[in-house]
Amino acid sequence: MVSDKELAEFLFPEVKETIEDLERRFPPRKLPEGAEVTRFAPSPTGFLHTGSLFTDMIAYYVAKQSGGVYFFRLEDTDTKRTIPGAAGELIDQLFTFGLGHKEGYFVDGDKGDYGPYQQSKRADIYKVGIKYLVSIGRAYPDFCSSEDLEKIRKAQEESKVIPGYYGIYARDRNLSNDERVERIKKGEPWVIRFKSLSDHDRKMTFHDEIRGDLEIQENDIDVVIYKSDGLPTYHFAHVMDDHFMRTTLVSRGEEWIPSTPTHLELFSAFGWQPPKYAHLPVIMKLDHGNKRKLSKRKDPEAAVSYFLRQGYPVEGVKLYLMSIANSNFEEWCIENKKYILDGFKFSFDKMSLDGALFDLDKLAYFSKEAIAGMDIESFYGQVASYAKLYDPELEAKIELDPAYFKKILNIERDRPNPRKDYAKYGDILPLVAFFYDDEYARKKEAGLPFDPAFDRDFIKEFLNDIADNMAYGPDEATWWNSVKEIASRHGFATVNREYKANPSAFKGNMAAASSLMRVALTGSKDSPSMYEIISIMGKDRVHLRLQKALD
RNA sequence: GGCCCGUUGGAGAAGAGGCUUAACUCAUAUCCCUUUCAAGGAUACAUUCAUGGGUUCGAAUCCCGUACGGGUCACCA
Repeated sequence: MVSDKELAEFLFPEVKETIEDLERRFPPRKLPEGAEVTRFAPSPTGFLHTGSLFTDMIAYYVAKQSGGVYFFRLEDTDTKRTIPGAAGELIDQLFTFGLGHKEGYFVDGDKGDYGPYQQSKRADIYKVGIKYLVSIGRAYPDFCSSEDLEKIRKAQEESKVIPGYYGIYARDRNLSNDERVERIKKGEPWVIRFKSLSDHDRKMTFHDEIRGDLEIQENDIDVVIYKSDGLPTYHFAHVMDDHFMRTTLVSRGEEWIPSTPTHLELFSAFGWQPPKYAHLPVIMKLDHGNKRKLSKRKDPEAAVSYFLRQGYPVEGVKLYLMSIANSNFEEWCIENKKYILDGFKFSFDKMSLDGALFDLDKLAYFSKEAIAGMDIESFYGQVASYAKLYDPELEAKIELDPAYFKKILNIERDRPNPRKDYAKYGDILPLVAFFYDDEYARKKEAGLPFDPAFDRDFIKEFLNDIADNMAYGPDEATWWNSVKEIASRHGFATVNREYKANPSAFKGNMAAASSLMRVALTGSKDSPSMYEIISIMGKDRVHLRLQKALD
């Protein structure tokens, strides 16, 4: 008779380490009371998803706020789906969002004492756990092929019974160890399943940091914990890793709620204290009147790279995500008169339970606030690096004359209520293109939108007078007064009240007069403060544009 | 289909038996300010909290059913 212990030894003769050895190798972290150890643990199967960024941001802030640790673990046990290079990209994006880690996996090597932080490199560690579970009779080799499993599932479907590998359907659960050894010796492929002692008809409760106490049926399915490729499944890796990496709080998507009982049973089979769990709502999207998960295939905004490419400021995206996480965050921003994350106390119990609909309008709002809150140097820096990466046309304009561009960016920003017309860096160029002579020339060619109520000669005369005689400084009032004076000479009313009282006595009001100037200067009827535009463009360019507007 | 989670305006939500004629924010609309635009200021926008019943003097708030939405049932995470 082969004992469980002997079976374990037979299965994993190369494994010499024990659980106790691992406990010594990865001792509990020395952290102050209340400090949380959190982690971000993505799979390198594609680009960073907006929902993952959300989850990650919360893990990051929980650790930061509590004075704990936040680390990064690469969950690459699914070798078939792993995409080369994805991990590096993921990490780069995390860092550009200011959510970079100090401990964990890096492309050029791990940092930290609890590694390796890449699951595919932890096979030895997992085997220690698997061997232990086999040795105490809580795990066993299973010889079912995918066809066998399919047959079982079909039979279950026909008899309308819950599908899964459990109870009488767990075919190899009660094999004798002797038979197991024999079949393995014969070369039959096998996996290891966890032997669940739970009862499907019983309920268990566990506490969720967001949802409170959840009551769920126990899990009685014998899940696969060790795959035929020698790597563990998520369930097992989660338990081993978060135990030995000493994670105190696991934040993950709500899709994990149903498998939490399995994880808890695994923890208890080892006799370990499970971490706290926070199951986060998933970000949704409205599609033909139905909510659905943000999908990377259908929704561009599902990939974090979308925001980067569009030029949304990363702070704006984070602000928006935080407002979804804790809606009192907005009130906090308003109270503090600043839109920043630092200093806000995130809390799980302020979190709503169902998934928020992704709202681009609100993202734009927060992005405008984020941009308005930057000082000009960092704003300029952000725009410049955005241009470099994503917008060669913008980059060319910037390089033409960085100082000029910086002044343009700064229009009407140095004031209590700064201008907020950019939600993303991609919005900038179309709005400021007129500052550049080539773009202006293009507009001119297409025809400047002068008010047809005025004839050409009149406009020309007026503009010439303005060009030659207006004050080009030293302050806005002086300039404006001079403009008014000239306008008055040409029959415009300088006081709107007078114009309204007797419109036929005038050519128009100052709105009409300045519209002519604006069109000549910018090629468009709308623009920021004309005085600032003139100051930035400089006298020569302004003079030229006013004079040649009608040529 | 079983199980789990959820359901307050176009969106994010506050609300935890009487203080709610349902806060706040975004969006939208109108007005004000104004040399245009942006910004800013003001006002409007749920007679009602998915729905049906119940408990109660009193319910968005408690209980039950129904509907709807989402999630999950892999050698994927």
